Amino acid sequence: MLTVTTANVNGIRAATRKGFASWLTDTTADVVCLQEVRATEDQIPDEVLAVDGWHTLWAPAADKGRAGVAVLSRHEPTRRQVGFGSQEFDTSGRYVEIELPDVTVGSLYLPSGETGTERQDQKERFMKEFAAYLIDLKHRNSQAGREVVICGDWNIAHQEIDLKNWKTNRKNAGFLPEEREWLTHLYDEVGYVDVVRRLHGEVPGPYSWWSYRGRAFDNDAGWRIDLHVSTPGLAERADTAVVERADSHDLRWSDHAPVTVTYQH
Amino acid sequence: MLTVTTANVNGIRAATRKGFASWLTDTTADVVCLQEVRATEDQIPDEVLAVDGWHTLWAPAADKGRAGVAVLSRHEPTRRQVGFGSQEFDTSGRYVEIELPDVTVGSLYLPSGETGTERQDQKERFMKEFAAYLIDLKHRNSQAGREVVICGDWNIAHQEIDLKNWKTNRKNAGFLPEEREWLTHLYDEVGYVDVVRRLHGEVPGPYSWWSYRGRAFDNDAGWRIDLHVSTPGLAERADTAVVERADSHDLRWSDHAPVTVTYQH
DNA sequence: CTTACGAAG
DNA sequence: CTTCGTAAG
Repeated sequence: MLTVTTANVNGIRAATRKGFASWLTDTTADVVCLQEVRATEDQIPDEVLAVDGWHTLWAPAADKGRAGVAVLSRHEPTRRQVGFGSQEFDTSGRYVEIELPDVTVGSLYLPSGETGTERQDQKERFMKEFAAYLIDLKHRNSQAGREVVICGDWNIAHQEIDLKNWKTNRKNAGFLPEEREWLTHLYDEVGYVDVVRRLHGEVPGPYSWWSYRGRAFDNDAGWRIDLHVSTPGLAERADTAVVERADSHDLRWSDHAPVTVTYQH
Repeated sequence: MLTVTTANVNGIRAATRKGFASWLTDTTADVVCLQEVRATEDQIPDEVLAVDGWHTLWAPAADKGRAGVAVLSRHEPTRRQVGFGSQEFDTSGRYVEIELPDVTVGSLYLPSGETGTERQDQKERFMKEFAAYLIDLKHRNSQAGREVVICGDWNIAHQEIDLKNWKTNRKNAGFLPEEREWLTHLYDEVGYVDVVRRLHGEVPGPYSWWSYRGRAFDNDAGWRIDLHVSTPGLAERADTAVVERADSHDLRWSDHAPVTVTYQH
């Protein structure tokens, strides 16, 4: 059995001030993928940098205070990788990967983009390069008889059921037709599986991100953009998915909620 | 009787979040001089921008988020003035002045400086120009039979009794020999009076500013830099000076404390 | 609305 | 240590 959690912490220093460290102490997950760490190792609070019982791999962005991903694992990884072989993105704190004995786990923070800007162009360049990487990754692991799961903040809601206000967001970054089609391609043609959607059924939610603006959280005006994207063999083993929507504002340490999946065997 | 308070609010927006508005509601002062407002009128919370029963004069800096002074008066001023006729400093949010029937009140935020830098040069240029203004102001008002008081954050501690750690600050901006001599000149030669010092006696304090760094407030490692500098006739009428050191951290809305003087007649 | 950086105090 | 502006989300 393997339990994997993905959580965009939106600044691990702010999150730690608000209770992230005790969440980490309490979790029963075997692997935790983090995004938007927004700190270098020397800036990360000790209680989470060298957290007892975990092997950690941190990949900060070259650009201070931005992005940054990590993977924490109770078992020692057999391989560690920062980036995915991209000239442009490997120092941008957007991807790390570890190998465990029978599964490869990636932590992804896809650029959020902003419709009609240079940042949206960058997001699309990332999507193109990363899709090629995912195709190769699947082939390599398939030949080795291994499974793969890429967890993280994909910054794309796939279907109308993946965000509360889909009608008003059709022209906004995160729900653009080309972004949605990119995920469709990954699922239907490359053969990856959106694990939480499969477990939850084709009904709205479960959302994992609520903007800090307005009353998005209280109105549950959320988006499901924190995904577990796995190879079919691993997806078959998934039996539970939980989104830790902390209903008490006191328990919230990020604008995203942790998304946890348990894989049997 | 005239009660005048001077208070460096260190950002009126932050101060308002921390209780400045109720301090203003509760004060019995007739005139309140503010410094480091750090906001334009459209950014100032309504509850203090158009506070009931006060005539207000705001002078923001051209440079957003910096400096900014104001005078609030229960009586309608007979004249309002922004700046002191300085090409360099009149749009820097460092001086405003109002005339009441028998007294002129200025609110001053003197540049803080930083030893050995361009900002210290700027402070000294300000001091030079402002001293010339104060000499002229005194003459003009004296001829008109009027009194003058310039309240504000002068950013200079005059004597050793005006700051806790005078020994270690002899080479730091705010306690440099040339700055101290400038005040001495204003008092001994131009003829202005340091009202609070006169009332308090030649004993340490009362401090009105404690750095947010370290434990300055808890250790009372303060500076007396928020002054009432008046003409001798008005100084004669001063009978009480109070520094509102809010001992409960919950009541503190600035790193400076309000300094209030009551003038009789 | 919130994060982090940087300049200023 | 805190303010604010700024960029980013």
